[in-house]
Amino acid sequence: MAELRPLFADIALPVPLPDPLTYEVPPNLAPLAREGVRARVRMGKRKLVGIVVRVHSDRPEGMNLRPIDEILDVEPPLPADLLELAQFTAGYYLAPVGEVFRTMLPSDLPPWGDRKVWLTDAGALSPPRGEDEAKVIDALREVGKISVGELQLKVGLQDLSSVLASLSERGRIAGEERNPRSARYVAAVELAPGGLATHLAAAGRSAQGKAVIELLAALGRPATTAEVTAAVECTPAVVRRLISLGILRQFTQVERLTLDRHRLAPRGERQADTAIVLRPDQADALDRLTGVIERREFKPILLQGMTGSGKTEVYLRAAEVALALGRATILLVPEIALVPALAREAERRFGEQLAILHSGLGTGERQQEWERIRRGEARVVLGPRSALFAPVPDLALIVVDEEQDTSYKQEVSPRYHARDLALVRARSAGAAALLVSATPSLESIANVEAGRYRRLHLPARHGGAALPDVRLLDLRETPPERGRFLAPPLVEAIRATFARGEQAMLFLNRRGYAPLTLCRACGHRMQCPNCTAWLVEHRARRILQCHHCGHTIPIPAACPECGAAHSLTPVGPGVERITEEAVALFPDARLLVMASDTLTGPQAAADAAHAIEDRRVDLIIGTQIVAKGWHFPHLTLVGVVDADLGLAGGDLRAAERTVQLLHQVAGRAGRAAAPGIVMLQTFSPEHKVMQALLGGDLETFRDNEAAERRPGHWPPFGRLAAVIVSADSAEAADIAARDLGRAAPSGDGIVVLGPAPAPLSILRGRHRRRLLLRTRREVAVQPLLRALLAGVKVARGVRVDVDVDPVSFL
DNA sequence: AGCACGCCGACT
DNA sequence: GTCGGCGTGCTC
Repeated sequence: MAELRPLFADIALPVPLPDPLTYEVPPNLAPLAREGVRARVRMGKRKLVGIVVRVHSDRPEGMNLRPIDEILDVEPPLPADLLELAQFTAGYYLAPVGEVFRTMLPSDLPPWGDRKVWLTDAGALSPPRGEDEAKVIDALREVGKISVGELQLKVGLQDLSSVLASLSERGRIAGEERNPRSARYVAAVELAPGGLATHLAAAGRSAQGKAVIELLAALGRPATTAEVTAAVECTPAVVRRLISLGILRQFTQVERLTLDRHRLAPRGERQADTAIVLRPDQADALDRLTGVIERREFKPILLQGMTGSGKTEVYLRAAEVALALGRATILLVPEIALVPALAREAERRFGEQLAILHSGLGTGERQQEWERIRRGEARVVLGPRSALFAPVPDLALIVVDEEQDTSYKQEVSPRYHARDLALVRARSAGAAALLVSATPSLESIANVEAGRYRRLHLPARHGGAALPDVRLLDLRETPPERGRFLAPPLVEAIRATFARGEQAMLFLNRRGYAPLTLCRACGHRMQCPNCTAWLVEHRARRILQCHHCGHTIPIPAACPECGAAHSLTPVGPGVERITEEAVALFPDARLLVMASDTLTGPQAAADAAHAIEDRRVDLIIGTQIVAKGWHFPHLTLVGVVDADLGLAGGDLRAAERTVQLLHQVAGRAGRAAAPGIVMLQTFSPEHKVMQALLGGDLETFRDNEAAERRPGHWPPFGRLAAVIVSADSAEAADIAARDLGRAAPSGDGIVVLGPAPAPLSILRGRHRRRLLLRTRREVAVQPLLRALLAGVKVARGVRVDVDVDPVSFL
């Protein structure tokens, strides 16, 4: 029975406060106070809706607590594993819980309505089933309309929501949501009081009318007009006539009153794919996955196999297995641009059960998809990292495709890593976690070796196609012509490829025309006024632009420093400049540029992919985006314009990332019968990265990388956390950074690096300093960071950001 | 993030 | 005199 001790609730509110606020739970609301329910509270002068994250009885000291005004749910609207994930995320990444919820939810709270229910006058046909229903009906008769929360208080039932669901299903009660945005009204019809024989007689000679009456009598519940006309195969006119004859009555009900977790959506065309026969290794991988799903076993699996080895087929089949069990799958891809490629295939298999979440959706659409997911209607969710937070009710499987991709790390608060959180969610949901990659991260390999993950290999390449033949082009030996960037052997290879009627691709991970604009007269470099960065020329748009803050100026006619006219020269290539060169070299070739600024939105990406597949393109010129997940069956030559590019700057993972990226790019070539050639232009062919790519021995490369990182406890053998200080002035940044540095933790297994100016020492006009905390794996960094932040008071206008498990070191 | 308070300048 | 600029500080 009810506890007599005072009760408090910590509530996450949609404000950027670091912690939830504590409210008092009035005794009458105590039975409803559960983790995960929404609560209406006052904060300052505002009224807000928040989510209860903890219920307890330890009164915070020296604090005048305010009471919760109302609790809006009987059952938490978010699945339990997601609530747990929100709290974990906030704690692990030191982000405000409210902010985490904001990231998770499709819009500000409350995105779903505050339900009120009442009795319909249609109830006479369906007597209450059992005491609980009778209790609810009596209560409703007494009060008329009432919120679900208040109703719970009145009737005090353990399982109110299932009672409501059953009554709603039979049309005894109706409901509406106070928030019109998510209200879902459905026009329904039911038989008027009176015997079946009377109705049939009243229907006259209408055979279809009689069929409708018989259907509704058999159903024993109201139905929508659409449902009726579909079942009887008649037009709405038949239903309308029955209404006008008084045989049917029409009323409005809310489509679904409560979360209905077990309803399968039978709509939509689904075709299970039995045409493709799995190879033995694929079948084995699928078997093991199926076992893990069925046993609800938490054991992350790394699915490793080279490009074209059929990894996608395995995980799509695994999602089918989950679906057959009535359970859900989340498929994560690193980039929105990759969604359409997979969506086409996923739609074919999962039909209406597929939901796609991406930032291109409007707020309305987004909210609708989200609702569909929450109600268990869409059980396969596809999207980028934020799709990890899809509110699926019974999660069976999370797939993280291209798990090594750094796009899974969010670079603004909450700075979470979707791959890492996928494991956390899988554990609390009892779901299988599947990390998929041709070039796994060192982190995942280390986890396999430590026995934390299981590894499944797909050694074969589909259709037996050979791996591409990788060649290094030493730019010192065979330099391009002056002012050009493609070395003669590469140009020749492209010609030869065209001559065979095949496609070629040039890869350069740099947008725009030229990364630097230099004055030949005085040596002045065009720099961003807000950032420590050069302005990148975008010739087609006649601008210079900063890729960090977006600052844009027209290309000046004269040097702004010395005033010399026509002295500004572009230095270095971007894809635009490579395109110019390609047009000059291959005037008859049909070119397609793929970069994040030419492929705006998933539709453009899909169109581009089609054009390539249909051989309407001869030469693809692209940035990063071409490396990922595409299927280009006629592509046989890949030229990497600047293989050394990613190695400059040299952070911890520069070599690893470059190998992964270039290996991926290489994997685009030669998927079908024709073998592929990959040419890497480099100034340092002896570099370990080039040698690894040349020999194709990534395993040895990874072993060497690991050997370098292990002794110093660098990730994955230790932990990193970055503390980033930013301020309006260099002085303020220096002072704060120095104070933080002095207060930084010390101890066994803890190393503090810095403070030092960040590589991007000025960003958007703010001066930045970085501290790096490196600890042994067994050290929990969060308490250290919390203590550090609490111990140092920084001046106004100074921001301190924390990045746990940083991926970017800028 | 709101939203107030507060302390200064330009108006009826 | 007061209307309103946005700097500063707090919200259980």
